[in-house]
Amino acid sequence: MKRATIADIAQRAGVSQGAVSYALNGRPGVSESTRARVLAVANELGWRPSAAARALTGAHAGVIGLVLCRPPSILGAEPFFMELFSGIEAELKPRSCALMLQMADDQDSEIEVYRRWRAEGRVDGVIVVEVDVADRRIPALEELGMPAVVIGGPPGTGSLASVRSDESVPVHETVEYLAALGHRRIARVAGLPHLVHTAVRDEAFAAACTRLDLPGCATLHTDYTGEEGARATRRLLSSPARPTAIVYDNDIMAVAGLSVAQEMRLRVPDELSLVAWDDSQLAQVVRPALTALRRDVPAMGAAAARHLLSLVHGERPPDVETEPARLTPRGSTGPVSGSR
Amino acid sequence: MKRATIADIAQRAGVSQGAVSYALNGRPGVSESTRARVLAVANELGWRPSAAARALTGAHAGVIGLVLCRPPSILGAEPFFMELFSGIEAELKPRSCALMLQMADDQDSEIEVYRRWRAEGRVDGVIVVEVDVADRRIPALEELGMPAVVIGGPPGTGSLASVRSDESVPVHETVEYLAALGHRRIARVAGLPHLVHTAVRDEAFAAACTRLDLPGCATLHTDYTGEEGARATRRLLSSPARPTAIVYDNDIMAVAGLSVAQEMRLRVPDELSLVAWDDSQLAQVVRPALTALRRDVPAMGAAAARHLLSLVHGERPPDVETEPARLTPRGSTGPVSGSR
DNA sequence: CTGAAAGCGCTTACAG
DNA sequence: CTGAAAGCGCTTACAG
Repeated sequence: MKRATIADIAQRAGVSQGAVSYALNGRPGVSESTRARVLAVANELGWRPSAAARALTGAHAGVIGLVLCRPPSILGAEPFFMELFSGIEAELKPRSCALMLQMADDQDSEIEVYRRWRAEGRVDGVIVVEVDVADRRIPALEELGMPAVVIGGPPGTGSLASVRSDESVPVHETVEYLAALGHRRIARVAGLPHLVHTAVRDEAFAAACTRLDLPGCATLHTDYTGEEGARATRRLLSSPARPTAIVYDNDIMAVAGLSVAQEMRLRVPDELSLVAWDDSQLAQVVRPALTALRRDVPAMGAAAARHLLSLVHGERPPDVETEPARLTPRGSTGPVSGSR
Repeated sequence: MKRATIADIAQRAGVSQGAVSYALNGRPGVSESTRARVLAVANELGWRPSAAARALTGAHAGVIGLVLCRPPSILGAEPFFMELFSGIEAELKPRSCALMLQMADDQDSEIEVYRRWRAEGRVDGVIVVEVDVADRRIPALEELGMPAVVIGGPPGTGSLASVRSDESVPVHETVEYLAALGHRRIARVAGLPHLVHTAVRDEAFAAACTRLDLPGCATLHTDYTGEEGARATRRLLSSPARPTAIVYDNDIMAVAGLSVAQEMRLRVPDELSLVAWDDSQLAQVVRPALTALRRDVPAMGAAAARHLLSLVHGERPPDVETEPARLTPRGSTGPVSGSR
């Protein structure tokens, strides 16, 4: 069965195509009785606007894009992205807007995707994740004039809109909490060093340690895999003045750290306290359950989507700041024991 | 700067629009010299076909859709979906086809999404995941005449194309392996009972246990969360004739099971062997590392995308069967110890 | 081999 | 308040 078009409706309702268009779009220019009739016919015919025709007449595509630029094994290991999608989706769906997803191998191919999307008119705007300290995507998007909102930053977001949460507050909160438990040597197993949020956390961590006069605070960088998390943990725990607490930049590394501690026969939390950034099922399911820095990731996605939609409609709302991550203590952290 | 159109190219190259279209699409009807000139101009102008215009002229939308219908917390906990995306993407990208993603709360709203996509001409076809034993989506898609390939099944896929891997082979392989290690009481902590692949595994598990004359084989169903995985494990391990081996339907439940074993002071693998379905970073990072049933999920995604693209282009290739999951033994399984 | 024209389904001034 | 027409950027027969 052929799709119903506006022409079918016009014929059936006995009015012109133009009138149908006005009626369907809630514009003035048709009488209420005509509008009602048109709507009834459209409904009866199961009419839906052709996305292509709408887009072609200069209206919006009704699609926003998101490019992911990390190896799939890492994307899959972190619940972050899926939760972000769900938040974005929740905002898009009631406006019958769709999410277009693409994967890229590096920044250049990601930029290429943006160019293509722009030129083909495929998306109305994009949400950018994982800002780099020297991010080439930002100037590229500025040049393209593509509506975009960046999750994370500033710094590093240039003139683009951003949705972010303060990453330094939770770092200070965590270090203070651990210091209050008596920890003096706290280490951080961080993510990729070239990401802005890693840099922000690194800096906050160093500042907090200095402020609280904790000298032996080390930061080790990894690629977010459990494997590197384990290796970093092993290295830290093998050092002469080993830390009594470790803060991880994701949950899988924290679980890897927990396993290493067991391997090395260190009791958690008696001999070693562990904190994971971003809470998850995983953090809660291991024993002891992991003290975690909990964020409302879907809310971040929703805020980004809402913001982007405003941009697309010509508004320029102020940048959004979401709630900072909140420390959620569980069994993996405790006071420093006398041992050692 | 305005986007270049075919008219711009025609003018600049001094030929008609039609000629430009033929040249650009590699159709006969233009001389080689004209074609070369047109391509050069198009390239110079940075021309890209308007997705909307193409779609409107009856060509394909160049988009395939995928609807996810599970709570985001569960989607995020399993690497499966992200790995599937990456496989799909890898296949789509070279054909400049895009992936449209949508989340739905239940089957009815998922069907509604398909209807809308169809009516709006947004996608050329869809990939369907997680087939239910009484799946309303299948007849709905059949009725819509929408090109679709189902991942999983048959049974349950109706007249739709499918990409599947034999789920019973790995079940038998696992049970045989455990039996060879001396296990007589093997339990299974399964996923949602209404999913076809759960049913297939259930049946294969029961058959394998019967075949090998293992009487005490129980299957407990869960919602795939770590929490329910833990609860099921606790229940199994508290029963008078507790199992000496448990097979889990995902990695997060297996990790939860491992934690419960620790909680209950059962040594793994000496007193309890654990197997996880679907290998992952997580399975490898815990201690002992989990024996896992490993599948090439990106390959499944790629196969599904390739198959769907053929369908969209009017072919009707035979259903694809991917490699069955392969048992990958690690530290979490071992011979039954004398104790108990 | 090439040019002129119609058409895809919609929107939007422009007359009546 | 309504109808007839042009146009969005392409593709595709149809004449030359």
